[in-house]
Amino acid sequence: MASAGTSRAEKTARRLSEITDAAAKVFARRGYHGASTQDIADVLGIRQASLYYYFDSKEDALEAVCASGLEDYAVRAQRILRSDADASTKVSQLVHQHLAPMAERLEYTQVFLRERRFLPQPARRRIRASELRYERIIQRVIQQGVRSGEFRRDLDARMATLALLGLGNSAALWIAREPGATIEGTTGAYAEMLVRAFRAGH
Amino acid sequence: MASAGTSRAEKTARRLSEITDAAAKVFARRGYHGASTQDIADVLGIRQASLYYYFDSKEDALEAVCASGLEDYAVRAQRILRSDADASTKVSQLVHQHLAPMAERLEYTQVFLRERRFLPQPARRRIRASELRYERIIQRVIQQGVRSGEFRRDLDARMATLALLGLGNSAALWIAREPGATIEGTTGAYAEMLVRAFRAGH
DNA sequence: GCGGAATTCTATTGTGCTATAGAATTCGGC
DNA sequence: GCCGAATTCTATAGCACAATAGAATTCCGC
Repeated sequence: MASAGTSRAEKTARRLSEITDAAAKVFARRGYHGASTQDIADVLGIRQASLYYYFDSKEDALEAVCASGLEDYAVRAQRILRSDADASTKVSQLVHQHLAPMAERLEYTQVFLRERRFLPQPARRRIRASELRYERIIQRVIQQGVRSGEFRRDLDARMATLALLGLGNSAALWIAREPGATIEGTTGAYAEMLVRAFRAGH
Repeated sequence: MASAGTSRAEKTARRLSEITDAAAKVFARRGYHGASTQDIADVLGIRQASLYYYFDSKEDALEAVCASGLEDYAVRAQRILRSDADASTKVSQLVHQHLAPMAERLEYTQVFLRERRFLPQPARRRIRASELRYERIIQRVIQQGVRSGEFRRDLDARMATLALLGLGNSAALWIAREPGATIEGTTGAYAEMLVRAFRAGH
């Protein structure tokens, strides 16, 4: 049984992520302001005050969820940007890696999308900075495609970036209630649409 | 000065819409649960309790804002569906009429998109029904395009509908903070992208 | 300019929420 | 099996909020 470690530090980290999971779940369902710290405690089966051992405030918990929701997006996008695939492939990969986390971590994505605006200014700036890094990488992929002639010359890169993100993010908001939909199906359909939308007409 | 009427009923109606405007503004900025009835009263310069002359509850005010935010979408979409333009033109028109209200009534749209889920069940069902009517009309426009051969045969109409709505709605969430963007520019760019995404390759 | 309806006000009730303080308990590492 | 750190607990302070009751005021229509 040489599974996950059980050292002091590891156990602590694992417990912290359980707490954060619970916060994500509750914030996703009821919204940040609609959720009480009591609700989070109920999910965990502990007392409300015990949460304050992990977070200094409810706002801190929200930042943890939002930051975790954004984790790795920029890094993985960077890897795609640097690869030598053509622009259409890169766009498909971007869509894929954008939607993939929604399978297991949908609540984090939803909280990030809907509740980040309630963060206090400093936290909001931190999150926004990380978000912008991600957006700029996507934009550069699209600019590559335009410059290489693979995408339409009149394609506005900023607009295309917002379209890719807007489309991808919209999936997080309906995928749970759309009966037949799967992540893979949606990824394929959206990637196809975006590539056709961007590609030079012919 | 034969402008707007000043009859009793008209004045009452106008005041009610001022109250609703204030609620929309406050709900949009702070979120439904983050907004207090005091905040709404402050915008209007009246006392918090006075709001209850117009609404029985805070939830009632939210329903009024959401319902108003949805107003006319289905009717105008129906008009486009019934027209004899080709499918691409209809899609452009749908995008146009979807984004146009965001110029003057952005807060209503934002509240509808973000806060409708906090409505109590009966109100939520009413709003959702109206929403579904709109979605089905869009879907029928796309199906027309597929059947006529103007759109790709393998285009999933439901997916395309969700893409159009998701893309259109996403604009409501960034347009206020995107410096150079205009409604017209966004409408044009998004309509172009969607038509290219839907149209049969050639 | 009077009557009555429409509108706003004052005052208050009860509830729920975040956060703090400090005590009690659990548990891993030696 | 003991020590100390990690974790959870009890108890409570203090504030903000939605909503109600009923009085006071404003204002349209005649």
